Amino acid sequence: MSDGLSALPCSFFARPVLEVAPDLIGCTFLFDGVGGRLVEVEAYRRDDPASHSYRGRTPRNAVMFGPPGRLYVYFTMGLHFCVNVVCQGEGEAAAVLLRALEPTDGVELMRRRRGLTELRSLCSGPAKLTQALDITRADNGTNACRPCPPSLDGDSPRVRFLARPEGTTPRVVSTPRIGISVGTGSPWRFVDGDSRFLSRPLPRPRG
DNA sequence: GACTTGATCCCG
DNA sequence: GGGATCAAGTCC
Repeated sequence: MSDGLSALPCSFFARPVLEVAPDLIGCTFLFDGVGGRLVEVEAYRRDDPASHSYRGRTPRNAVMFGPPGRLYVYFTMGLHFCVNVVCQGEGEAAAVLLRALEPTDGVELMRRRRGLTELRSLCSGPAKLTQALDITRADNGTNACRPCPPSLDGDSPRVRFLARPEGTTPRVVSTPRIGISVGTGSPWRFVDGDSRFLSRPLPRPRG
């Protein structure tokens, strides 16, 4: 469970996306109190042909061009949603795609929404994750980081990123990203190399 | 390999 | 404006 973990501040996301992405592994992501420990993410940048922001701002990707710490939710393949968190500075249009997490909070609700019981299948893919957490188009642009400064804390936000438990450091491994046809040479998928909750297992180490 | 829908592109 | 294209995926 996520009790006692501290919320990530906005400044966490206002850094180069290739630093934020691996740092998110092992952090907890909650939407309306439902979620778990992030085990797989991908980084996308504006100078990256695989990124939605590569060809400039459009109505669809506008949130990517906004300030860091907001959710960018997009609709894809006719029936799925995927969720990112915007990084770097406003206008830089970088984001981290949340691809998989280890369910820890609200597991029964996730099972009901997914129509499955097996823990490993609840959030082991970007569209599975949004279905389990009930993230949709309506949540595009939602602020996801702790209000800065903390004195501005108002209504409890629906979205929370929580820091890794103190003293824990996952074994982060980078691999090529999944499901893209360009930019395949950039190893900007980051996973917890010891997790059983990935969308795909790591390639077996060559020996 | 099929499915499903909407954003984007390119032509006009 | 309108039709063609194809998508950061999932399940059988």
